[in-house]
Order: sequence, then C-alpha cells, then structure tokens
Amino acid sequence: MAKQTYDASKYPPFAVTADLVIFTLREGRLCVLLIQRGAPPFEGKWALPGGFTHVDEDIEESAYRELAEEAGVGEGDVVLEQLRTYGAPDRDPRMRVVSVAWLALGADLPEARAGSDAADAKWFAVDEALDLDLAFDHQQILTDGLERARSKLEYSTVATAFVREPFTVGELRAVYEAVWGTTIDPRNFHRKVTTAGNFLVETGERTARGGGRPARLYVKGLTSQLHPAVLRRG
Amino acid sequence: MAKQTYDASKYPPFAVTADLVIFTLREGRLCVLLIQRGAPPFEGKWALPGGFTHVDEDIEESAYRELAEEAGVGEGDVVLEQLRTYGAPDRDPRMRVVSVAWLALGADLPEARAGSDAADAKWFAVDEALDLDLAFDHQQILTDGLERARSKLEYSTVATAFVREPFTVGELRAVYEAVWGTTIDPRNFHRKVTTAGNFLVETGERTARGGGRPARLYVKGLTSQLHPAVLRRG
DNA sequence: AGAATAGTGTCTTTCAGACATTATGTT
DNA sequence: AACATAATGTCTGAAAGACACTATTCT
Repeated sequence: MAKQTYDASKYPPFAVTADLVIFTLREGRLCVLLIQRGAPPFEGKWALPGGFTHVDEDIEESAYRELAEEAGVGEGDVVLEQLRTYGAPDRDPRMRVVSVAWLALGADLPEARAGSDAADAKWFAVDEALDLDLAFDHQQILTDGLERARSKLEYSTVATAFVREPFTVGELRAVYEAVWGTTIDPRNFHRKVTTAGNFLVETGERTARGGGRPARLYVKGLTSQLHPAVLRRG
Repeated sequence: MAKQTYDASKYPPFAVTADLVIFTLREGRLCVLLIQRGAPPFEGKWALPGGFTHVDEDIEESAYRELAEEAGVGEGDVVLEQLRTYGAPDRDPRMRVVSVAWLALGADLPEARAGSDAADAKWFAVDEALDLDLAFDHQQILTDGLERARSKLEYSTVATAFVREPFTVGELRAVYEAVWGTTIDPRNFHRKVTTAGNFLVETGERTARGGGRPARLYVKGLTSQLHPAVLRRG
C-alpha cells in the first residue's frame, strides 16, 4: 500500500468527546459539577459535563469550549489538565466513542445552570457524587480525577487554583483539608507552606475574616513544583 | 433533539491510533524503539511504533496488539501505562487523528525487526533519538514519555520492569542511572532500596557477575508505591 | 597482592510530626 | 474578659547526602 493514494475510508470512524471533572470548593467542601442527562442514553442520570470534539478543533480547545458551554467557566477561571483517555468499545451504547477526560480546578465557580442537552446541572459534594450511579464510565473517571487532584496537591502548587488571590494560609489549609478529606495541624502546615520555595508571596497586607488575629495575605509564587512536597501520609 | 432516533452520522469521524514509547536498557543505556516509515506521510523519517485502533477494540488492547506486531513484545514482557493523548487537528496531514500514547517498559527486549509498514526498526539510545527529527509530534510524545518514566522511578517500583529476576542492587542502580542520566552513590542507594517497604525480596541466593564480591539476589516485592521515595534531586 | 564490586556504619543536615506558647484581632 | 485564629518556637525521630571502612570474590 505504500505510495498509493491515501484512502481515509479504510480507517474506522470514532467519535471523540471531552469529559470534564470540574472541582471547586463550596462552603468548605470539595464539589464536582454534574449534569443530569436530558436525552438517551442514560436519560435522567447524572453525568460529568462534556461533549463531542469538533473535527477542526484541538482536543484541549474542545475541553475549554465545553467548560464555557456547560459550566459558564472561562479559560482564566480554572487550571485545566489532561486526566486520561477512556476507550472501552462499549462505553457508549450509541457508537464507538473515545473520551479524553480533563481535570479542571477553580476557585468559587459560578452556580450551575442547565445547558443545551441537560435537564439539570448541579454542584455535588464529591462524597455524594461518588455514591450516585453515574452515566457511562463516569464513576471511574471521577474516581481517577479525585485521586489525581489529591496527589497533585502533594507535589505541585495547584492548591492555589482553589482560592482567590490574595489568600491566607488558613484558606489554603482549608483547600488541602477539603480535597484530602483530612485535618491538618495548622502550625506544621503554616511552617511548611511558608518555607517551601516560591510557593507563596507575601503581599504585606493583612485581613481579619472571622474571629481571630488578622492573617497575612499571599499571592501565588512562581513555581508550579512544590519543594519540599507537602505529603499526605506519615 | 431529545427522544429522537440517534444519528451517528451527525458526529464527526476521527481515527484513533495507539503510539508507543517503548523503553528498555541495552548495554547499560536507555533505549527507545523507533521505526522508519515506509510510506507517506513522513516517508523515510523515524517515528514511534504505533497504528490505528480497530473499531471493536479497547484502546489498551490496541496498544498491546501494536506492541506485539511492531516490537514482537508480549503482554508479560512489559509494564504498560497510558501516557497522554495528542489531538492537534493538523498532527496528521491525512485526516483527523487522535493518538493515545502509551509508555511501555521492559527488560532486555528483543532486537527490532521491520514490521508491515516499516522500512526499518531500530533501538536508539534516547539521547540520540531526541536529536532526530521524528515524524508527526513524536518528538513531543517521546519527551513526555521520558519525563514520565523518570518521575515514576521516584515514587513507584517500576524500575524493576527494566531488569530480569532475580536481580542485584547494582543492576537496579544501573537502571536508575541510565534512566535519569546521572550517577548515584552506591552505598546510599543500597541503603534506600533495601530499607524501603516491600520494594525488594531477598531470594537468599548470591551471584558474581563480573569481578567483585558476589551480590545478593532479589525479586520484586509486592508494592508498586515506593516508600520512602527515591528522589532525583537533593 | 591488587582490582573490583558488595555491603555496613557514622556523621551531619533537613524535614516531618507533636505540641507549647505568644500575638492580635472580635464579641 | 473570653474566645478565636495567626504565627513562632521547641523537641524528637526519620531520612538524605557525604563518605570511611570492611567483606568477598576474580585475575
């Protein structure tokens, strides 16, 4: 077949989708955006937001487009990273679909509103979402996204994606506690994040949100790698 | 469009490929398998092995199939993990192709032989491969695969995928040195890997390959997570 | 004997976890 | 004054890097 004219019809057709695991903090809890399907398959079930990638569109571009369409979230509002691709032959009963899943992390994202194909859209606390019977293989994708987010907090500075600048060390700690589902010693945490290289930059300002002594305010530092890491376990 | 019969033709057709970054050690150097393209596009250029995913095939299954077809490597011979998906609209001049890239790590893999569409197939030392002008976006994929392999050595026990059992601590250290492109203090390395939880299991045997005191032989332990990690940088 | 590699031990520094104490605001 | 949260400090143990030294083979 070498040197022969290329025949695209010989190659099997797939549809490609972008599915989104969008995490944000709402009232101190880690939440994920789910949409209720308004059409078959899985009509009425909750699912991750997402949709078909257009044929002339970069896969990352399609993720940002779905983010805007289904969550009302712009590029500057989140940190987006590719999670993994899911491609079991029977994962969508309609046809052969390969889904590129993305992880999006944002601070205080807007209230959900149902988009085009959705009957409803809602932020769920992640523990509740994991108990739902989600459409397609979205349970697996959500689980993978949660684990990715949890481990990224250890070795990277993405935790700052969950808070608005400027922020306090206490607010940052609340991020770690919500994502990991643990409590953290405030004193050791304070020491670790303020001594880690280029994680936080002091603004010089202070604030008193809530009762106690006013906290220093910080903005994100330059690094995306966290050194030393802030580890979960022992 | 809800409740209406589903029309697959409305969704854009993509081809999906599995591209492979296959690493092994040959003569103490980290090597990657490349094939020389025997047909357009990029005819004559070196590329990562790979091929089209069949429409009835799981994407992971297609990676294993390409591994067998293009490298003569069976499922048991390598550790395979999904790397990332590449989907720029113009990455393949023939048509819209989304490539799911995989990282495969194996011990002492067989000499390469040209497969169906390939003019040639060869193991390249990774530093040489990075200097070639590879087809498609394979330069990027190779770079990403190398970085993934390097960082996985820190936090997981996959280094053992590069050696045959039973192996010595010295052989394992050679893996780290080859993949990281650094030298490591043999004494500190020995202490770290032998005290890390469930990384290595002593067989009780010893061997003397080459001059020097005979080394203890080990097999892989049960863990895939390495604790504490074996870090690259200070 | 000498070379080569394996394996143990020691010292110092860094960092993690536990927890006391002081600082500074609000009610 | 009581309370709450911020920030600093202290102690202990784990682990890293540097490197001396011993062990056991081959040539």
